Amino acid sequence: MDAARLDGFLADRDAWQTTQCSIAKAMDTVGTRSAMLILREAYYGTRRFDDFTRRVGITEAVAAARLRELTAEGLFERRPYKEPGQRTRYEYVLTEKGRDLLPVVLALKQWGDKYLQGERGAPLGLTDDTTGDPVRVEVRSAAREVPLEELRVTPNFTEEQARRAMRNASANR
Amino acid sequence: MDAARLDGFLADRDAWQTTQCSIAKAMDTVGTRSAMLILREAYYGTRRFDDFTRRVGITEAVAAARLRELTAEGLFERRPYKEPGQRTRYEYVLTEKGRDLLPVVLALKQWGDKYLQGERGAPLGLTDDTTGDPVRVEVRSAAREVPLEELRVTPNFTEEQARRAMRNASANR
DNA sequence: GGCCTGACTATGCCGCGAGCAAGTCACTTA
DNA sequence: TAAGTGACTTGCTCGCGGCATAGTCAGGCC
Repeated sequence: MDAARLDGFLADRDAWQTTQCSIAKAMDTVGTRSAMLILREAYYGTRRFDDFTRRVGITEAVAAARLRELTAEGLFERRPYKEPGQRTRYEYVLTEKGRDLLPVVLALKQWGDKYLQGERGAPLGLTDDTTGDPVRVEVRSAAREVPLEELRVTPNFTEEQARRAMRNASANR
Repeated sequence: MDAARLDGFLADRDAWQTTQCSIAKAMDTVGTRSAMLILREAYYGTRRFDDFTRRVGITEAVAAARLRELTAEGLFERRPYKEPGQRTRYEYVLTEKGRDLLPVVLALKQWGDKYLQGERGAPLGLTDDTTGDPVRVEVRSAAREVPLEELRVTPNFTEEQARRAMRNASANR
């Protein structure tokens, strides 16, 4: 089987359902194109409103909405700053929560580079600035990169909780 | 600065624009909630139409549309199979292109586990089935995990190409 | 006092993702 | 031959992401 290995009662895929799936929750909070691209810009060092709109190539309305949401969610911090001879303005600075999405964004880039650029190849390369080595996003344990087939999925909940969740899910229909 | 380091002419963020951004392209192809969750199910071993709809918790219409798109994009292969006493049916099997999205999906899971589950914590854990060690998604070079601040971004195109792309982009307005 | 600029907000529109409900179609089984 | 089943399709509505255009608002500059 070309898939992960499911531990214990997880193996019976009809006996449980992920009602609290982190992937679904994550997609609900940052699953839009504009959110990902705003994060990309932030990783490149962008902090100001109109730099985001211009460099991402979205309208001001969309940038304002997205920055408001991402700030409310705690991925950005709205911080006042003042340049001499300018009035106080606000910049959007990445928090740890925002910075922690880096693997997601770079994994998307890595996949797009490989499959969606045709002959052209990746427009931008990434290297470790300290060692000069190329940088990749990897699914790995301490010792090595782990292929899908050797990935074990274990529950952090009991079979009983899973059954209860199933019943609730079907009751909600 | 709390950001990646931009190489050479990339440092002037107003002198270039990513018209071919892999992240944007990737979001355009697999940037929906349902696509990510269908991939999650595929990683858990699901292959059949109604298993996808039931386990992801989406309608048949959405499942059909998404599987059609993902198959057209080459993330799934539609393969006939026949169980004894059943007519021929089709199953959706991950291709390499589909499997290569694993880092994206697991990076989303990792982030959601950390920030969106509250007290509860991650519903599912991941381990290396061969060594038993915990599994994480990392941005890394050969020797080590690379933090954002030590990530160097280099162009795979010339400054002249960047300028031309900029002119085209502004001309299109 | 009027102009400019950066940072938004407001309004109107379109298209798509998603849900619900019902229908279709090719078989298999009783 | 009729009923059942798995795998879809069709038709509808809703809501949201995104674009475009226009307006607002605070403060510095001349």
